[in-house]
Amino acid sequence: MHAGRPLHSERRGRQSSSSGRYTDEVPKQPRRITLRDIAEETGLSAAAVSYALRGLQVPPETQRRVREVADRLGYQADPIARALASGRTGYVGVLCGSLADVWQQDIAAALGRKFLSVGRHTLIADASNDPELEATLASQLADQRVDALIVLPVDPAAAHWKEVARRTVLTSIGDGLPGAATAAEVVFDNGAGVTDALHRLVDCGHRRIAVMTPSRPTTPDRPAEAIAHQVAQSLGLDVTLHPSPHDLDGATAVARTVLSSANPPTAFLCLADSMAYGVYAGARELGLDVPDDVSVMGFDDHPLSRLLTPPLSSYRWPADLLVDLVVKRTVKAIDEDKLSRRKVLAPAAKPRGSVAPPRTTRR
Amino acid sequence: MHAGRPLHSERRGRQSSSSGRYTDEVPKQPRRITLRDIAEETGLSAAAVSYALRGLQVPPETQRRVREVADRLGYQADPIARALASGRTGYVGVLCGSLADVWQQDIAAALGRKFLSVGRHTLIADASNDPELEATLASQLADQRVDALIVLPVDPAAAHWKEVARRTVLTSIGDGLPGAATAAEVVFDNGAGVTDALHRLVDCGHRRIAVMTPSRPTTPDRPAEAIAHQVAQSLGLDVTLHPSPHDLDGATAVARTVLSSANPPTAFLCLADSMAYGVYAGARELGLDVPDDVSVMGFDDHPLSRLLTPPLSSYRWPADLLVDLVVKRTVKAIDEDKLSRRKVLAPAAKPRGSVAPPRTTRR
DNA sequence: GCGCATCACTGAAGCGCTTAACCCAAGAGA
DNA sequence: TCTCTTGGGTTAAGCGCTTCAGTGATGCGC
Repeated sequence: MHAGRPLHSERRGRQSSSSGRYTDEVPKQPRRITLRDIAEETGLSAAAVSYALRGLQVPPETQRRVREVADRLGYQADPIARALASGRTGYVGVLCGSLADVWQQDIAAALGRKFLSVGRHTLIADASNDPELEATLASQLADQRVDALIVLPVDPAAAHWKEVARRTVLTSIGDGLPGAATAAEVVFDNGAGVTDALHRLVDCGHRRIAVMTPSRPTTPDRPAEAIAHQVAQSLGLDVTLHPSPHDLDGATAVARTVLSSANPPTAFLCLADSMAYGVYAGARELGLDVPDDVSVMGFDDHPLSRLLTPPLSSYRWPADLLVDLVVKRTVKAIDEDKLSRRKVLAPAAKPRGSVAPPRTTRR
Repeated sequence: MHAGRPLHSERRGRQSSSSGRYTDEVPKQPRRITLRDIAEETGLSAAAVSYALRGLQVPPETQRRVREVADRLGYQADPIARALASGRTGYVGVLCGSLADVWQQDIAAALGRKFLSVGRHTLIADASNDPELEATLASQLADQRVDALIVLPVDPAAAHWKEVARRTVLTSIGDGLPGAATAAEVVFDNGAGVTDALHRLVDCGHRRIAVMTPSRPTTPDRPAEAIAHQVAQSLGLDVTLHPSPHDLDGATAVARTVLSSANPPTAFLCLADSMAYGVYAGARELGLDVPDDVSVMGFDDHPLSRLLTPPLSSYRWPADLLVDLVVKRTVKAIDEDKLSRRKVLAPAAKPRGSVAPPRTTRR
């Protein structure tokens, strides 16, 4: 490459006008405008241009001149080269526990929009509820040199988070990552939600309650599950935990199984609305009525949940606030190297028609 | 930088053992393993290692040796440096017309998974149904040096696609991009769907039909809308077009307005299920029954659509096939520079309970 | 036994940018 | 008047990889 086309010397030859090029080949890619082009045009050095464009080393007049030329030439800094030189890519990874979850889809989309508005692109990955895939993806994203990684963890207790936090700015949503040096954590007070939900169900007369959770049996120490157990104990309830995927078919299958078991629960508490949808579908398949035969409560309060018949009782997190906080704190960690304190969001109950007293005739 | 720390010469000094470093500062980032490290370890040149790791210039034994050392050292090629050197980033952009659309969310997620399985990361962007934002994002993604851009266009007729296609491999989903040299197009036969839908509604007795479309008034020449007009003409129908956002609140507002107009339609044909959800909500607000007071048909057949009461009539596209095709053809275009022919997908009607004859009492 | 093609690999240039270090002229302070 | 700054630059190194153009050793045909 160092002979065939004497790149620099050639370019040096004045303007970017179609000078002494092997002209008859049409350049499909119009050749990128580089710093050097602007440097030539303005008579400055490339470094000066680089500084000027970034507003450093502020000689206002020169800055204006450079910017003007840059605009005229349609200059766009090459993010790749910039990343290599500066060590920051401008990318933020978003690792979702399960993108089959409508709520996580919304959050991912909102994060994407918000980060874009501060000049950063997002790389979205989906762990599909699989802790191992999650580990792989996390390390893969870190290898991609993302400036930060936002994670909605499948397994918050996993060992690798510590390592990931060492490699990049790490922010968690939903659950905290104990032991890892996270830059920010915006976590849900799932405990409060679960407690409230179980009490409501109990007050309504339910005793046998199925809890659908995204967790694998290997992570029984997640806050939500642990608290479900505690509350169940203290109230003397018959609570069973059922790991479930977030997609409709998967959740429906779980619900179907649970509902057709020997002594089925009279109520479902789903740790994600997506799973509750599965309960609706499963119940319908079996000819059971919601809420008369089976009550359902969800978590996340996705907009579509209130569209169902009956509208789904759920718990809403302030999604806008959440996204705002996450982006703001993450950016702060990237730019100023400042970590933030953990922020806990409280759930707002949205009781709706999907909960009713259990039919006494049924058992 | 060229004085303080004589990078190369220092590294050259044998092993990567903690040689003569300013030791007492703990290296938080454990220093990346580079090609050079492997080169030293194996006694080869960096170039040789580069070739070996990529399976080029195949001396099987050396290759094994190199790979072994690489594994042991936990080498991971720096994608940024690779991108800068080779000119391909390994990123694929996905530009969605509107991520408020549940179906597009699913497609985006599926594309992400699929591309990941072939070693490429996706940058997802959301045009929020805004043609101008779409143009901005398209060019921004191209600037990011994505190897390819997958687009679910808001405005397929926009002029900038031609330019974008010149800059990167461009694939479109849904609508084709007339005039642009796309690498692949997987388009929907919306015409067939719309025609079929209108006929069904007519057969059912409907004459005043509202069509909800994602388009802005500025793009009246989209296939679907054009055909809606044609069919309406030929059947002598009273068809009105209503641009609508995909999010529930936005679509609900549109539906509410339409439904409370002087001479409301008896049926809605929505070019996306997400919009149909809005009709359900709007109708409910006004105390109207679906389907007795107003019939609704959707497009895309999102899984949740069959969960509604009544289940939404819709048209399904083979999403898996779609994603497969798009990824396969895009990768082919990137790697082998081969363009593919346009592929047209036919819709499969999924008639369900949301369509019924108009109530004759109402007018 | 000699020329020639392979093989296996090396050296160096280059991707387009950032950044540390240096440098010169002009204004300020003494 | 002379030194000290400071503003406004410049130079060059370097990011970690790819890739082109060699280059000695082999292997081979005849």
